[in-house]
Amino acid sequence: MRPKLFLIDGSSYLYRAYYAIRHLSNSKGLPTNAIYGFTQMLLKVLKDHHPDFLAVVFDSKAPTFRSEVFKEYKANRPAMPEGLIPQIPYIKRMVEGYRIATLEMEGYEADDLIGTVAKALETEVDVVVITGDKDMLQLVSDRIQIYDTMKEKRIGVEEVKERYGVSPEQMVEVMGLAGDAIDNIPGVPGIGEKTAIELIRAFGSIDNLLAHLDQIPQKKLREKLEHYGEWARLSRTLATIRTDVPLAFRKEDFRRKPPDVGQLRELFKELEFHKLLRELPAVHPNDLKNRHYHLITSREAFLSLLRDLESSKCFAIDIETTSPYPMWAKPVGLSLSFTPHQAFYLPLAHQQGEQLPLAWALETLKPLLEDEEVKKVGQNIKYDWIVLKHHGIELKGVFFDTMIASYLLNPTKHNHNLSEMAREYLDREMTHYQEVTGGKSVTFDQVDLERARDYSCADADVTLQLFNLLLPKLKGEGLEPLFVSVEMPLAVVLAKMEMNGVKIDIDLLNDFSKEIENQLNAKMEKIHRLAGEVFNINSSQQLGKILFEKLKLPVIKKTKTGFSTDVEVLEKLSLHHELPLEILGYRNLSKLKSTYIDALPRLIHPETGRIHTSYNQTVTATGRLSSSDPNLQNIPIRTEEGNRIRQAFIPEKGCLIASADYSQIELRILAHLSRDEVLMEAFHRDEDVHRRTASEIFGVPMEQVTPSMRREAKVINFGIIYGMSAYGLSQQLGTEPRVAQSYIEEYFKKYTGVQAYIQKSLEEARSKGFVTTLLNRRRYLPEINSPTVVIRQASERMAINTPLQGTAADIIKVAMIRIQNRLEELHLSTKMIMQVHDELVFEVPEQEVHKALSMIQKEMETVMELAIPLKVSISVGKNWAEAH
DNA sequence: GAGCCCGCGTAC
DNA sequence: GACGTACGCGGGCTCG
Repeated sequence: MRPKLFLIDGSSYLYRAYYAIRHLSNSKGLPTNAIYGFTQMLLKVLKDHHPDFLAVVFDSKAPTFRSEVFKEYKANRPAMPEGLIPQIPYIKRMVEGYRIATLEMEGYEADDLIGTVAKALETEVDVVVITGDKDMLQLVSDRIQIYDTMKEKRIGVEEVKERYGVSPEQMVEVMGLAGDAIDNIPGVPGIGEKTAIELIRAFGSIDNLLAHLDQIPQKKLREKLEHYGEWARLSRTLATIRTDVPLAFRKEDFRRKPPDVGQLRELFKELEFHKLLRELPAVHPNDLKNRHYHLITSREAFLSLLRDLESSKCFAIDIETTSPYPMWAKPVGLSLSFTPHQAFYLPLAHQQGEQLPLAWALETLKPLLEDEEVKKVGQNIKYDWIVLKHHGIELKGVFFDTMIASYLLNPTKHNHNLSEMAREYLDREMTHYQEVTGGKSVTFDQVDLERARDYSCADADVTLQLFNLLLPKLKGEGLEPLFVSVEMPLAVVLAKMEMNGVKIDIDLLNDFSKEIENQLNAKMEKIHRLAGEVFNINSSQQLGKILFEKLKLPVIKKTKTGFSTDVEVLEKLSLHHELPLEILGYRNLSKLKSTYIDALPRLIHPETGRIHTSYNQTVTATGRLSSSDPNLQNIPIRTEEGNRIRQAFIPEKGCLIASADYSQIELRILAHLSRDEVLMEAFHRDEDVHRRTASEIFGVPMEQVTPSMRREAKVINFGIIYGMSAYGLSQQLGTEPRVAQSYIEEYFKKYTGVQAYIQKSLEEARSKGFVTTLLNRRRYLPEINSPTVVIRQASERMAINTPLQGTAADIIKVAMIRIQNRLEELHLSTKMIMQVHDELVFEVPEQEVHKALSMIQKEMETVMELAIPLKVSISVGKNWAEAH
């Protein structure tokens, strides 16, 4: 038995389905009858015929070569019915969901593509062309049949001869004489199908007929043929299906693949095809039989895979390594997927089992991975980018990160890992890493090849399936521009920043550590003496017992688990006793030592001598970045000790540290979003904004604002950004809530634009259930209409703060992308090394300082055109402390 | 011993 | 209960 290739004339079936099915539409008013009919037809073909190979072929949208030969070709064909037009993209998505190959080529009709493929492959497979169009009969041969699904009959060579009395090849001759009204092929006027068949049976072809016109007895007929002979030849050309279209394809392109159930489920949900939806999980997502995961251990298999990846133009990639920290990770294996439910695992550095040599495999993969034209999809692709770059490959064509997509769709979700997403979107359970390695101390290179294949292939497979699902979702929510133009390019910028890292003066920290240790010991002794016993000062529980039970000091406030001993409490208690102040001093030093001074040196990379933090792009609710291992975004700045820690952040020899920060960015954004005239004026005049606020609410001229008035105004300005309440403000100011309330009232009297903006924001949040930033980043606030006051008010504060904080994040993210691009364009050696929300830190070669800094300042200030100017201040120094 | 929560403190 | 967004330390609890 030879394998079967089915070629479906999609364009012909669009119409047949549209006219055959009564009007149907979903609740949004989208007509769905053609989609439904098409789907049923497709399912019937799959069920009844089990094709080994399959493709759906569509007409070109552009005019075809036939119109060039004969401009009247198809001229009287009516325009596509309005109800059919919107259904076409859905039909294509549906075909894609079934993972069926589609063919379409500019300038050619479906018939020509079918003819070309059928003729080329008839030596290898039995071809069945599914169409309702009789033009196709000319293709019929011993190995090519036409099938009409509506009439359920197959047409072969015998059937053609029986019905028309001519061979399939002669069908074009008949059509040349008789013409075709539907396609507006003229033929010879006055000659219909019957006469044409008779003539071709007698003469064999148009050319032979025209050469022997003297043998035609009927005068009228002879005259017609004499007069319209060239029309017959032209008509034959138009009717002839091309079998030589320059189309690149291989038989394997059409191999039947398992359907993408997740994508189909989403599609059928939208179309409200409930019956099809119910029938869908004929292939259960957790059914192992539905998966095709392959181990690649031979060069032949690897090279063949490489060719498939190249022609796929888009694939998912996942790297298995020895460490969760990309700079410390060694590649162990790599999985790739370009078709749902199918993936390939390339073991490279497992301790056991046959595998390809790592260096050779990476070298061979390099051109593909560095090909900008081949799109790469990943889950947390920044990780893979760094691992690859660390091993000499610069991943290009970074196109889609499923983790980032999930984050943009809902940034408040706690986890955007594959397991969670597979469960939510694909109804699929994944094996956990720990189950595969069987314990923390086992690294992936110790996992046997089969287990590694199943685990890793699942990751690449699920990543690809999620990509197919999440991209339409992003588009639907209007998040695609933010994703494409900001978050995806930023992921690569962050990867570069992380790899740049920052140099640390380890000697300085070690000396500082010893110094602090001595001070801590002295303080500890004093504390134990004052307490009258030895206890663990770091334990707030033990400390609580000493302060409140033994020394009987007044309880100021309590926590869920006992006495509170935080700064506020200890400061109050210091009026009663000497001990609390000592505790505060001890805590201060102990915190610095454990969190920064002793932690930083442990993270220095042995190869680079630098610290490579991790910038997380999918953590915060507002769109900010976060930093971890170490967190470089909370290095102390206000105290003398903090300053000494920042002195340990140093540049490479011959370089300086530069810090560029946006001045008052959130208040400026408030001015932009609210268009408040007073606030805008303050920024246009480049005034001290806190001084201006003090002048407004205390009703004094700018020059009469005292330092304490300015300090209070600054607290109020911050309070506005945080969505303050009178109580919160009073706590911060140390005043009565009633006084704080009067300040707030005064503020809103002067800043009426801000007040109106806040009201508008809240109303929008209440009605839509979410708030947005300038670049359309979205945060859902499901509790904004809660009946519980506390919960509702908390949501209201988020509704006020998120657009401001989030827009600031949008702005600095775009600036980072622009600056990185410019640095590369200008071939500068300046490195972007840190981001601290409104500040960017650079390591700049001394001779580049002027050029780099003026570019950075310009890019940051002109990143977006707002209603107020953006202001950036830059300073340079021998370390991070000096650069402030 | 691993993993988690809590209280606390640092940043913007 | 009361001002937004994070990360990470040490203590101390629970679980196996």
